[in-house]
Amino acid sequence: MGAQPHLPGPHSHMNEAANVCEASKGGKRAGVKPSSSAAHSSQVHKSKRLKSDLLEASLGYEQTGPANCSKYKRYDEFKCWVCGDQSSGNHYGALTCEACKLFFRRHSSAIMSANSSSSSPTSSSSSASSSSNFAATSNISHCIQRNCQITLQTRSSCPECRYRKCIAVGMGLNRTTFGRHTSIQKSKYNAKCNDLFAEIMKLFVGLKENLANKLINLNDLNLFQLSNLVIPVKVLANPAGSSISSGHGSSVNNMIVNRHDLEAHLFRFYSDVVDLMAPPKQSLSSERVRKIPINILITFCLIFGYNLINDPSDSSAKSLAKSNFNLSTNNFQLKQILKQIKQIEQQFDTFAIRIKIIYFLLIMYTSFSMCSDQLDDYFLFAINNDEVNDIQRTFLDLLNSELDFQKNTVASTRVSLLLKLDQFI
Amino acid sequence: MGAQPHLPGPHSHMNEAANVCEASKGGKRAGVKPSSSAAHSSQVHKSKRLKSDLLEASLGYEQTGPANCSKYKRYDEFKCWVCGDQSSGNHYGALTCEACKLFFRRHSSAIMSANSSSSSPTSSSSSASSSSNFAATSNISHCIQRNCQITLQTRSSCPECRYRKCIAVGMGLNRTTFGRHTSIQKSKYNAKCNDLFAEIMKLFVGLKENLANKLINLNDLNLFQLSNLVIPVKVLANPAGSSISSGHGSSVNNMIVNRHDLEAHLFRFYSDVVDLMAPPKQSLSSERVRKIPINILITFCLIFGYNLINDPSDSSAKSLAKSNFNLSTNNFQLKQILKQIKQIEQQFDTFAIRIKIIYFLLIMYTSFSMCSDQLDDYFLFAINNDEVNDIQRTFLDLLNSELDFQKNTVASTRVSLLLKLDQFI
DNA sequence: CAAAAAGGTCACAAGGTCAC
DNA sequence: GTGACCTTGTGACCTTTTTG
Ligand SMILES: [Zn+2]
Ligand SMILES: [Zn+2]
Ligand SMILES: [Zn+2]
Ligand SMILES: [Zn+2]
Repeated sequence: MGAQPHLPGPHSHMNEAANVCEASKGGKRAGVKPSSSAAHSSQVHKSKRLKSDLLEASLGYEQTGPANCSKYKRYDEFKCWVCGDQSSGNHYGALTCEACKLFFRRHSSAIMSANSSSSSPTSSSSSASSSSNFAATSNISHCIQRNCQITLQTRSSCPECRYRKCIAVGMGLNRTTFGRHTSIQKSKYNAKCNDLFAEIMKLFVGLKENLANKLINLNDLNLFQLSNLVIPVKVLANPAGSSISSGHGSSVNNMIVNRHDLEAHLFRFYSDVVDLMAPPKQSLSSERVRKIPINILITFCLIFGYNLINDPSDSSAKSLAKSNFNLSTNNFQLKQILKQIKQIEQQFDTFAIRIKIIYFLLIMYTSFSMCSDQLDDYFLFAINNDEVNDIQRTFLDLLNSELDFQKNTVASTRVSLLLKLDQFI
Repeated sequence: MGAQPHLPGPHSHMNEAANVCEASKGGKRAGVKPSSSAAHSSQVHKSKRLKSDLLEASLGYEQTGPANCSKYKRYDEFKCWVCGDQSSGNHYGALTCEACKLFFRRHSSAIMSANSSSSSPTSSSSSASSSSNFAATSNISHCIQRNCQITLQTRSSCPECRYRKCIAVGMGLNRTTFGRHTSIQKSKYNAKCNDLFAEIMKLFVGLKENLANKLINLNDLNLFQLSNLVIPVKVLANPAGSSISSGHGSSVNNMIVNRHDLEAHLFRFYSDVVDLMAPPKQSLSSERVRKIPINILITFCLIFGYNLINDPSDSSAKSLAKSNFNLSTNNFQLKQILKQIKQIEQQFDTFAIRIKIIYFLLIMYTSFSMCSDQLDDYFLFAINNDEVNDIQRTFLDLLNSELDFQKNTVASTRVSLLLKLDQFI
């Protein structure tokens, strides 16, 4: 089964492996253009021209093809969202390699059978429980730090963290797809989008795991510190901290994070997004000040279920009480955001994390585009209700297209979502 | 960021939801494209680009109206009767998507070849047998619960139930049609369907009013007549007539109707439906005998809450005791039907009459498609439990889509239902 | 011819296998 | 338990046939 005997003629069975590999590769350089236009011109005919054209085009620049282009590592530009290896396609709702595909199937079915046998009615949402009791239901050793980096080399060392990452990137046994892709999925430049998206995903997953070490216990706060809790206590009109955790399900819990810690952990991602979104001329001077606009922080906490506290030990005058960030006027917006988040979590199971990220990006981007001239302002944006409506309409479009994705076999929505992100580049 | 300015126009800016539709079929019909291509020439700028693009995209999606996503998903308002996807036309006698079309062809031919090889002379009609021994003749794993819901997501998970649903909606390799449709029929499609439905509604309403004059009081029956009560007395295992009215709420009351009267009132509607459903060649010779198959009558009485009594004055030998209609073997089916009726009345309030009509039509249709060669038989069909399950599953799908209809604005379900009727014209 | 459906093709993923 | 490779079902798109 020699992989590279590139004679134009006898390619009866090799064509799938070969041309998928270089089709995705060919998009980078300009060599793909004449072939496609030629195919278009000759499209008027109805004989077998198309097939031969495709073969010719694929063979035209194949010879530079890397030797690692195996039949099962087709998408050399698409990395596995779990381990970063070359992915072999869309498996269970995520671009993964063959190894992670099989890993997820094995352990998902093992967990499902274990859950069904010990059918405890107290189990909460399926994904969360399956993710949480992974070590309990399977016979894998329990991970202690629970935030192992999953790479190509380390993916076999901690199955629990690997499985949790599979869940985090949205894999699910019911998210299977079948059959050939639609033509948009083959468009070459969604590869870049996938990379971008995977990058953002990685940032967020790591961010959330890192933040877990910095959480503050609610009971450790004194009254003065409680008065500095920014969200969601005041927004939700829960003056006492006792009933915070009962507020909004999994979204709003009593994970309290110091503002300084949050800024430190979020800043890398923040500056990356700013670099993506803002024009280079007004790009954030990254090293000047490691501060993040307060409304960005608030939005982040709202979306991802943290409670933000202004660091009491911070002696700077940046206390929220003295700031010009008017919480009351933004109350409506924040409530709207919370409403959207609830809707997300009802409709999407493990996929909610991705939606949240997209939502957050949308809000960030909109804030930048709204007030791009005030980029240096510490309080970045104060959008009005019309603009909130714009965000929500956009976001609802995204929701609908995600629903379409969930019920369709094709990953078209992901492509469109990523295309949407790709505009910022 | 320069990914967009590709010269082959149509890909440039409609990269969100809209291009899911047109990117695949860029060259199909050039009529709708110019508007979009003209719009995004100024799109190179970056400020506010996201917002305007999103708005454009969302608006442009509606303005093209029924411009469909793909050439092969033409009928966006017509769903696949099997899986609910967008259908691509009439395939093998049912509106199906491309996937279900091919699925049915593959498995039908596989089953037929398997049947021909093991030519068992006991096989009755082709469709019924192929439905029953699907798992036996093909190498697909046998389904255990045999009533899987076939949706877009689940259609690939249980081939057996999918195939049985294909049979249930009336698909058949011998039901092929060719050639273009007449423009008159195409233009009048929806109108005719709506008219047809309204006509059926009128028929049913008048029927119920007319029957009210012919009702027999339960107390007026003597013991011999009571023994001729067909349903639901025997079915519900209520040997005495005293507790009939307490049976099933409003559905089963003590409205007792003579069989002759029921036939007289129902025959007009019955022959209309038969003319719709049966091919014209074997259409019922309407004037020969004004009789309706007993199981059709029973089903009608079950659904609409009548008690059927064989006319004691009728001296013909059509007594149920002498007939070959085995009530005990049909007991399960009738109970199932009653269960469905209860469910209908719980879920739908004033809407129940429409649902009941649809259900009745479905059962009638299924009976005809199952045993079309026995159309002249007085006892039309004797469906087995599998086929009852098929009917119920189909009906549950219809219920769900009716729920969608109730909360959505589009009349998609009505259209698809009426298309189902319209295909027999 | 155009339109519509039947039939064909082959990319794609799910699941299995078998060395390790 | 892991993962490279394979088999098989599936489906988007394409081609051919049939009919108005
Ligand atoms: Zn991987
Ligand atoms: Zn770990
Ligand atoms: Zn279908
Ligand atoms: Zn099944």
